[in-house]
Amino acid sequence: MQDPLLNLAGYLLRRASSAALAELNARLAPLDLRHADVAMLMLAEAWPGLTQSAAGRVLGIQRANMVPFVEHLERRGLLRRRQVDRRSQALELTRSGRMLLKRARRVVSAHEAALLGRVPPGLRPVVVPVLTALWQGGALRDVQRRVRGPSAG
Amino acid sequence: MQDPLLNLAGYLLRRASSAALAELNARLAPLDLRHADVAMLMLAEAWPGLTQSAAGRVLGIQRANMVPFVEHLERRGLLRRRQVDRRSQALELTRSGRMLLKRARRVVSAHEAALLGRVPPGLRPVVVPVLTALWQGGALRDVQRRVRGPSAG
DNA sequence: GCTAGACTGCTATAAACTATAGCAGTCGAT
DNA sequence: ATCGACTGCTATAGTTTATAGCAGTCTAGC
Repeated sequence: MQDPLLNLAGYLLRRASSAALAELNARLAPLDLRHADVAMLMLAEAWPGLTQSAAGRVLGIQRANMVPFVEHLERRGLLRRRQVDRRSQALELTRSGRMLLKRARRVVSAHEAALLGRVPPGLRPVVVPVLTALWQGGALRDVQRRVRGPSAG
Repeated sequence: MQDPLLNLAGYLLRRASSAALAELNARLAPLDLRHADVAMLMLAEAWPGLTQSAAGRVLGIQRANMVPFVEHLERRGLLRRRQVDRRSQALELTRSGRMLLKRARRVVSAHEAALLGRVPPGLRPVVVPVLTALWQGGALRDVQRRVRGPSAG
C-alpha cells in the first residue's frame, strides 16, 4: 500500500507550494525581503498609482491586513503612499524600492528557473497553463476587472 | 502593462494552493474537519501502525506540532495512540474515525474533481506529474525512506 | 442639492499554522 | 555500559489569514 495522498492534486499543490515558498523566502532572506514584499513591489512597479485596496484585491490580501503590510514597506523606504482621494492612497516605489526590486527580481528569476528545472523538459511549457487553470480566479482577463473596481470579490 | 506576477510559476502555485485549500476546508466544514485532519486520517488508514513521528515526517509536520494535532483527533475519538515502544506511539483509526473518513473521502473526491475540472481536458493527465515534479522532495521513492527511518529530512 | 449605499483606510482581535529550543526518557550499536 | 540518535512533550514566538466594526469619503439617483 502506498501513500494515497500522492495522487491528490490538492495535496500535491499544497506541498509543492509550501516547499517552493520556503525556498523562495530563504533565497530572499539576504535582501531582508519576504515573498509577499516582492509581489507588492513588482505590482507597484507594474501599475504605478495603484491604490492600496486595489493592490490588496489583486494580491488576495484583505484591506485590514494591507495596513501593517504596506506600513512596513513604507517604513523601510521602499514604497510611498500618495493621497489620491481623501480616502484612497496610491502606492508607488521609491528610488531605493526600485533598486532593491532589481536585485529581488534576479533572485526570483533564479527561483523560477530552479522550479522549472525540476520538471521534465517536455512538461515545462504546461506548468504555467496548468497552474493558471487550477487557480480558478486568476485568469488574465479577471485582473483588469479587479484593479479597476471592486465587486469582483 | 499586464500583471507580471501571472507568469511566475511560484506565484501561481501559491495562489492556486491557497484557493484550493480554502475551498477544501469549506467543503469539509460540515464534517468539522480541516484538510490536515483528513490527510492524517487517510495516512493512518493507509499505514496502520504508523508512528506519530513518522506520520509527522510524511506530512511535513514537526514533532512538536504533532502533539496537539494528534491529541485533538484522539479527543474526538477518531484516532487512537498505541504504545509501540516505551517512546514511540503508533497511530490507528478508531471505528468512528474510519466512518468519518469514509465521508471525508467523498468530499475530497468531489474537490479533486472540481480542481481537475478547471483544467482543459488535454492538460488533465499532466496535472499530477507536474505538481509532483514541482514538489521536489515528494517523489514516490522518497516516501518509503521517510516512513521507515529519519535522517531523510 | 441631498441622501443612500458602496467604498477606503484603519483598529482590534482571534484562529491557524509554522518554527525553535530544550527536556526527560528510550533505543541501538559498539 | 555507554554514546549518539531518536521520541514525545512543553513552552513560546512569529506568520499568515480572517472577522467585526468605525469614521470618513465618494458617487449615483432622485
